Amino acid sequence: MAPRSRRRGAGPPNIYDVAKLAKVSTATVSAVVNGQDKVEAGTRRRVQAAVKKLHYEPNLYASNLARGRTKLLGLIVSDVVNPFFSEIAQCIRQEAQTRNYEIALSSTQFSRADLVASVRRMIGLRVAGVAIMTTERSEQAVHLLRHYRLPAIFEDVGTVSHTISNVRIDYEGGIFRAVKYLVDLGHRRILFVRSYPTVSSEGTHFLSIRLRTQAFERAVLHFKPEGVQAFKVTCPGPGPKAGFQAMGEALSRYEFTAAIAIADPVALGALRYLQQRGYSVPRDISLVGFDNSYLCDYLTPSLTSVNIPRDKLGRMVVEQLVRQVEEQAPGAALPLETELIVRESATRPPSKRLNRIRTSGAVSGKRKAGDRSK
Amino acid sequence: MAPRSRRRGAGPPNIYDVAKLAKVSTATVSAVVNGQDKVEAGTRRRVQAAVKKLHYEPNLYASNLARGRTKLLGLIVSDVVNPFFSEIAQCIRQEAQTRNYEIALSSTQFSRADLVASVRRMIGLRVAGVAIMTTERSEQAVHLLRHYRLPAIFEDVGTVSHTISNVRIDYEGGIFRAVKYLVDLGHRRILFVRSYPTVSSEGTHFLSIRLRTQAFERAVLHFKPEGVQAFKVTCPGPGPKAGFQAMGEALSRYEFTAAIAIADPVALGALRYLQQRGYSVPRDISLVGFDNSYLCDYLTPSLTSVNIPRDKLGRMVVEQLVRQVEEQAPGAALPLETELIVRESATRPPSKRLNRIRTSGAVSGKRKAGDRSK
DNA sequence: CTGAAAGCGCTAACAC
DNA sequence: GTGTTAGCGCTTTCAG
Repeated sequence: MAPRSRRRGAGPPNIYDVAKLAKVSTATVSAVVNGQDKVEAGTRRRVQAAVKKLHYEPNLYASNLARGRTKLLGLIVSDVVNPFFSEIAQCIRQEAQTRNYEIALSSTQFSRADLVASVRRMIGLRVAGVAIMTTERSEQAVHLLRHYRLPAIFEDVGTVSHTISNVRIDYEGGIFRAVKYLVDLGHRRILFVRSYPTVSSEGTHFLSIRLRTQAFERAVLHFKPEGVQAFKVTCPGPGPKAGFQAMGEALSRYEFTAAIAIADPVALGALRYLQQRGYSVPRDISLVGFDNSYLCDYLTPSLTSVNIPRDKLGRMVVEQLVRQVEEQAPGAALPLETELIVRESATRPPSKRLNRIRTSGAVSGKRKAGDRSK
Repeated sequence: MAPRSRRRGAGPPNIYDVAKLAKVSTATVSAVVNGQDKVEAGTRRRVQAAVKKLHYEPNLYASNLARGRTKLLGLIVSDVVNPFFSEIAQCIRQEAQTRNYEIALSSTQFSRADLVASVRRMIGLRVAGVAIMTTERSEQAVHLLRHYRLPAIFEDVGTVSHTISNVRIDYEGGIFRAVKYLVDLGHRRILFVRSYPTVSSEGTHFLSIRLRTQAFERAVLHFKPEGVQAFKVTCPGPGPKAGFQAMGEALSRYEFTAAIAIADPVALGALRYLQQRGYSVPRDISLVGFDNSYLCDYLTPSLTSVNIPRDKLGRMVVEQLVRQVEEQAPGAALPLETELIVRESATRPPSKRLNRIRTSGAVSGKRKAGDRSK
């Protein structure tokens, strides 16, 4: 069969066009394009000239198909708009880049069905490995991964196997330190603001939420001797809106002097509710967030929050994944510590009863700027 | 040549494996997998069973290569972590999904080199069309697109051609309304807080920034008869940090009663600076943002901001791109209106001279805020 | 309705 | 060094 050349008059130029123009074989073009050094300088220059002249861009599908393997890592997160996830994605991408891997990103909107679909897509993409940093989880997804023996790494899922790792974020320690910090300041009535990303499913499948909640409960138990009491509210939605509503509900039901939010966006909403109702944070109520997102520094008051070191997480995830891919390293459990970042939003509790403050709280007009309360 | 079957013992199952198991040809498998209806129910069931049994996932590279065209739209933004861009990406993705297109997302970190690289990648991916929603721009990228006759749509770039569209966001109107709003409230000394995403390049290539700045200048000119004076500060960086610094600089240099920030994250930083220094917003200084990001509602005071309707933008972009792809529609200029969303952060200027307020400003307790400077 | 087979554009042995 | 060529896994006419 004569070396096909094509040029049906349309379509982007292919490797044959370049080869013909440079008067070399496609193998040589391929070698040049892929930066191999076994090509003579003169030949190389000719090829490069042809590439430039034709504006040749290799067809990635053909290339990946022929290669039979990819330098691609899949990354699945719950919501790219959420800063927590987008910051993680950013860190992982960066780390992958230094190791010469590309990242295929997929977002699930907290849906388990989307998680499975995303895993499918990653398999279709023949990724070398996949990191699943989602709040929701799915047995089916794990099953698929296992069947394909695809190196994978989860956030918070308990199962470590030969091909599956997971990073264990120390929620327990972080929450404990937050509670301890509040208790040490003198707080005894502490609220936990929890929120599920979706209305359905009762949150059973949102492991990190369950873990954080349990951690809170355990911490409270630990401080029971000092007379600590705990309250909890839950609202659907992952963001500020949920936090806003949740705080509204909490104020109408409980009396507390401090609150811990399960995530910073939730804290943001809670803070807004408090300030809008005329409460001063932290004077009337102390507030602690979780995740230490970039927002914390720029709120007033700046938000005390539990930090999850994203850069370290990114490094760990990519490193471990690459080890699994390239050295057939078995799955492992990777601990990741957390720490409390103290800012302005928590202080000692007010001496007066909260109730008093609440009922006489919302004084000043809501008009413009509902603060300056009390 | 005998129909190859493979099974070298490893690797994911391919279409031959499925065909063999289902005792049909690969053509039939392909038809079933792609949801074509010209397959008999019984055959189909057999195929589906085989697919399930083998956990068959089609190799997307092979499929795209064979197909010769993709249902893929490229989307290039400047920074996925920035809510403005991630919200746009979200809207575009959603819209694309309803039209049965996938989105390949790429982020440039405001770098022109990365922009060109991203366009290259999109071409390598053989996307059907590409939307370039970046702050920076690059002639070289435009050149490539034009050479490939690749349907494209830019944000804010002036050149409309046969294959290239652009959406024209009405910065002019938005800024004008913001300025007018402040002027009507009684402000006469207005600051514009601008920030470039990178230190280099003097911002020449950040069109939307230039457009917004020019719009501000023109609005001020329009209100010159009423005695309006304008000031400008610029800081490097796209986010709150830049806004924070910029406001610091502005306060040390100018006297003003209101400020317009070029983007909400910048406004956030500026707001924080003001509040940390003891200024009350809007009592002492009014502040207006730009983009109307989700944050605006949750800040205290909530932030008055110019809205760019993201959902509409997403719809327009995808619709136009699909028209260019499927009907060879020529490029077009798509106008997108903006509107001022009034919230709490702007009000009438204080009657006293600003200077006086500043020096005696930090009254209320800052307790554990390490500021109170000046 | 189903099967056979010719590519899609590129890579990687293997020869020269 | 460079060229030849057999696939990579799938889609898609075209026969039957």
